[in-house]
Amino acid sequence: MTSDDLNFVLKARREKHDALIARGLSPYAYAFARTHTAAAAIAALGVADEGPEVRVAGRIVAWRGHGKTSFAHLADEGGRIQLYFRRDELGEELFETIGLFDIGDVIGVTGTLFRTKTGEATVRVAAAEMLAKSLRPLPFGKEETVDGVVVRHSGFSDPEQRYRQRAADLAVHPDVRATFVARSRMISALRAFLDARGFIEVETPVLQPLYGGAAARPFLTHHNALDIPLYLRIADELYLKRLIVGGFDAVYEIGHDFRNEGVDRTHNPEFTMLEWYQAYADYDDMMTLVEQLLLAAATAVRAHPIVGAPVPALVPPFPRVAWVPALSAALGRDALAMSAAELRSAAEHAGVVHAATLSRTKLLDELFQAHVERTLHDPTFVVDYPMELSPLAKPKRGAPELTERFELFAGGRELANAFSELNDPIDQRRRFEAQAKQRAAGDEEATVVDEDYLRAMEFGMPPTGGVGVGIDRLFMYLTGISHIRDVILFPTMRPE
RNA sequence: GACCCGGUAGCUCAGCUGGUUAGAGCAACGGACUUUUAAUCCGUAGGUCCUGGGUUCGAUUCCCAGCCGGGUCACCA
Repeated sequence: MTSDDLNFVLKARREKHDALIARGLSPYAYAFARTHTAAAAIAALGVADEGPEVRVAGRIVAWRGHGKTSFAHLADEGGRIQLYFRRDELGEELFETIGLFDIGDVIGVTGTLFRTKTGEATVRVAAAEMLAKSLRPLPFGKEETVDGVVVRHSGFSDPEQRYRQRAADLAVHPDVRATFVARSRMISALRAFLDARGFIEVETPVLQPLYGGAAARPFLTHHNALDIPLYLRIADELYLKRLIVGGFDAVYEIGHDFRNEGVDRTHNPEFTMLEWYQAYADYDDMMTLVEQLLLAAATAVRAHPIVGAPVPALVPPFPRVAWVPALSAALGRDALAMSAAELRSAAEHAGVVHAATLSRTKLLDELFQAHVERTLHDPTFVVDYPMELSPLAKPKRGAPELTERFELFAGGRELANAFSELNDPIDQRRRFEAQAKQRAAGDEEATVVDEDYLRAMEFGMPPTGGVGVGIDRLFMYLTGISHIRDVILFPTMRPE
């Protein structure tokens, strides 16, 4: 941006920036040794009227000048504290310097704590220095506290600008920062939970020559030196199971998956997935583990209250609903015995779009979504999915047309997907080939035959339970936040 | 993808059935003010009315197209 483009607001700040330099002061400092955060300084005053000297730093968020004195509020990550500037305390020169301060500037101050006659803990500033001059005004609103509730006026509320300029959104909205702190604590709790049970965290490729482990359209890129296409992973699954073959008995990964699909309030093209695999365990073991993990996540979120709905009470064991009986009950007849034509007619009746073009497999899935999934509000395990929907899951003991698979639903959304992992390489090859056939028939989301994965499984893969948990959605469920963009720091946006 | 709504000052918004110079609050600038807290008071300045066409004597306003966004619904094992 050239100076010609600067409007009057930016110009005024640039002039103050230059004036600081003219006074021999740097607008951009290297460091500032704080003794207290704002919250710690307020705590240090306690109930007393006078307190110790403190050095605090942060962003000026409010300024009230009164001629030879000024009040301001300084905000840091965790709180805010009032500052009181007096000309007779600061001296002529320093008092003139603080006239060059603007709302939005990052400053550091030294002074003793006292309580004003309205009762607010305040720093009586003895020295102040500029740490970073703000050349562009942040969209601060004004705040007042009415009956203990903070009311904002003229704030920054345009959702588009808030997502596009997240730095500004975070800078002026402590509650948005608090949301992301809670998210971070939840993820830390998930790690602690798995670490405590002997899992090790691993990293597997994001760039993959074949994609698999889920049904989704991938992002495609190209490696120049190797001159090969590479896909951004849609799931971690197949690499993590290679590690089980390799002798790791319990592994997990937290990372981004990428799916080249629509953007809406529950879908972002890149999202955070937790997957874990445990040797010698089956899907029943995984259900127990998922219940415990959710409790740990809920406890962590509850410990960091944010603006949102209360964390739901989670009371294991969660109910279990069998896939086929649930769908059959909804349809009034045995779903698996129905012909494709009958399923199609039922799907059309249920309002499924493009029912005419869907495979039998897809029709079953659509009907289940339409009739069963959306009715599940409290955490519920849906168990024993049909074989044809689950190419990576072991057949169910005693019912080989089904698989030992479950999905966890809560709040009408899928939170987790898990199997007794298929470890029979001959069966796995058959399943891949069936998928390849569907793919050839036009199902873009059907998976491909992964020979390298089959080779790994042929070495011998122990029986294994595996789970994938959508982290964004889990956090949304626990906090009652309804838009995925509000739980992702930098959601995918169309460029400006 | 469908439908609905929106885009006006740095921010939040008003602007009537088309009419002369597009307004307010906050922020900014100048002034007054040594315990204020949405500080107050006086004054000043600040605009590609999203973009491009069209209708009209005249368009921020009406029409068409486009861009960007929000909401709802659908889709996304």
